Parts: sequence; structure tokens; C-alpha cells
Amino acid sequence: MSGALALADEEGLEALTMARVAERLGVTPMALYRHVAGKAGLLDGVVELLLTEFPPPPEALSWPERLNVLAGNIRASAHRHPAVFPLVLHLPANTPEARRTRESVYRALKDAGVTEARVAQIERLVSTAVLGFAVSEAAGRFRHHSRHELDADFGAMQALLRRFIEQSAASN
Amino acid sequence: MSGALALADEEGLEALTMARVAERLGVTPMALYRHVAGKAGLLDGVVELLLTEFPPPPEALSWPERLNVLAGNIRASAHRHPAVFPLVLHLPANTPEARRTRESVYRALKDAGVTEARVAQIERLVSTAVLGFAVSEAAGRFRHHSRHELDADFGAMQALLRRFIEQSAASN
DNA sequence: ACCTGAACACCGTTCAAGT
DNA sequence: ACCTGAACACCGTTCAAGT
Repeated sequence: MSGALALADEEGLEALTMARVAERLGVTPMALYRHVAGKAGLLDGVVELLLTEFPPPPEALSWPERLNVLAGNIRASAHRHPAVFPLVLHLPANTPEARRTRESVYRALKDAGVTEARVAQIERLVSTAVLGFAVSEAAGRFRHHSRHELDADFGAMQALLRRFIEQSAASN
Repeated sequence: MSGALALADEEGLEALTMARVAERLGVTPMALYRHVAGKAGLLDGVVELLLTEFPPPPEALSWPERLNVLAGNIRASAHRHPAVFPLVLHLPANTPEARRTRESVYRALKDAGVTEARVAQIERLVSTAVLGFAVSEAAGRFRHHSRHELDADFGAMQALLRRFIEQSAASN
């Protein structure tokens, strides 16, 4: 699975092929069907592997710091794996790995004072913004923008989300 | 090009093949190379066609109404074309069609009182949020959420973005 | 249990050839 | 100008067979 991810990193998503993965493992393509559920299963596995790259941040940090660390890890993962990263939008965030990340955001929102009833919606909104930005960068929508500009954009988005969370907490 | 889009709508992105498009036109696959720059050119053309589905809203409306109409059109387009829509994050928003849409957002932001220097960044942030949500829905990340819930989420996001724009205008 | 050979239906793309 | 036939290298997948 990590060989498959490396292959996609090096040669792009269209190189992520049963034949190429098998070759990398020194085996025939047919042998892979023992271990993954076809091409779709291969892609699922690679995306799941990606999710392990943004583990819950240390609980010792303040809630805004935790959210910033998490967002930074997500963006860094997108930079490392531009071919595969956009696929995170394709799977419902139901896998154990995805749940773990989401729970850590829930905890941060509760620490911020967000009321139980609104935590889930606010998490979706915050995650959508962060993932939307990271996927845009990975997929190439911001190809013509400088790294400096994109860092500023990402910072502005984090500031916006923080203000939004604080306001949501104040008006409960 | 519109035949290609219809094919992807009906059978998914993996059915969007030179052979299948050619078949639909009653022609051999090789004939397509006269009209598009290979498979990549075919995809570019389909995405460009998608962009024509969210034209600038009527200038008679207030700026928040215009942004809401535009966002609604974008989301509706994502619902209509779930297979292809995620590809909008893959092309730099440089095409004439994309420029037209962006300019209409610029005008709305200026009408809101956003200072010239901050218009571009705020447009990227707003577009990223709206596209991120629409792509998430189209690609299936929200597969397990009800339409009612997603409508509420989208509404909350629009409200957040509006407040953000107003605050950005106030603090210039 | 795990892997392979052979086979099938399907890709994208090129190039010379036809009209 | 526009389309086609033949060809090439490459896909994903199944299934019976091997060890």
C-alpha cells in the first residue's frame, strides 16, 4: 500500500495501475487480487493510508493551536501527495482513521465553548474549508500563485475559521 | 463535448473514454484526434463546458443576493454533474469562462465595500469554500448526510462568508 | 494459502492510407 | 480537410491450474 502511494507520488495517479504496483512488488498483477479488492480497493487503501498522516494533535495545546497544527498537517500531506490527496473528498469520512481525526476536532470545538448541538455542523464547515483549500493546491487550481501568496491565503482562512468558532461559541 | 458530458453524467467518469465518446458520435476513436487534444483535451473541454453553467448573476440584485445566486448555481451544477464536477479544482481558473465568473465576484466584493487590495484574496477564500463544499457533495464525502442537513450546512456557510465579507469591508 | 498463464474485453495513441 | 484500418503497448479482471 505504501509502495502504491510512492508510485503515485512519483508518477501521478494514472501510473497507479495494478500492473505497475505488482511490478514494484516483484509479482504478477493477478497476485494483487488476494490482497486488495481490485483497483477500487487499491485506491481506498491508499487514501486510508493518507489519513494516517494527520493524527490528532497533542491535547496539551490550546484549542486554536490544535486546530492550526491539524490544518497544517493536512496541507503538508496534500503537498507531499498531490496526485492522491484529492481523493479524500471521495470517501465518506466513516473509516476509523477519519473518525479519529474528526473526534479531535470535536474536542477542540467543545473546548472553544461550542454547544454540543452545533459541533457536528461546525466541524463539517471547518473541514470542508481546510480540505477544499488543500485539494485546490494539490490538484493545481492555484498553480499560478506563489507559495508566499498561498501561505497568506491559508493563514487568512485559519484566522477566519477561528473567529467563526469563537462567535459560534459566544452565541449559544 | 456536450455528448461527452452527458456520457459522464450517465455512466461515470470511467466511462468517459475516447472509444465511448466516438461511438456516441457514430465515428471511430481516431477521428476525435482532429477535434480535441487527446484524452486530456477531452477532459479540459468537458470542464470548460461545466463552467458555462454558472454565469454572472443579474447586476440588479444586491451583492449578497448575487453571491448567493452564484453559489446556488455552482452547487446545482455539482449535483447535475457529480462525476465531472470535482475536476474544476484541477484547472487554474484562467480560462475566459472562469475569469468571467471571478470578475462577477470581484464586483460583488467591491460593492460590499471591500478594499481593492484585499478583493483577490477574499475571492479565493470564498470560492474555495463554495467549491470545496460542492465538490465534497459531488464526490461523495457527504454521502451519509441527508439533503436537509446539507442544505442547512450550505446555508450556514453562506451566512459565514457574508459576515466575513462585511467584517473585511468594515476593517479596511 | 498463495501465485501464475492464458485469455478476454477494453484502453489511448500513432501513422500511413483512403475519400 | 476529414475519417479509417491496422498496429502497438498497455489496461482490469476471471478462472483454471500449478506449488
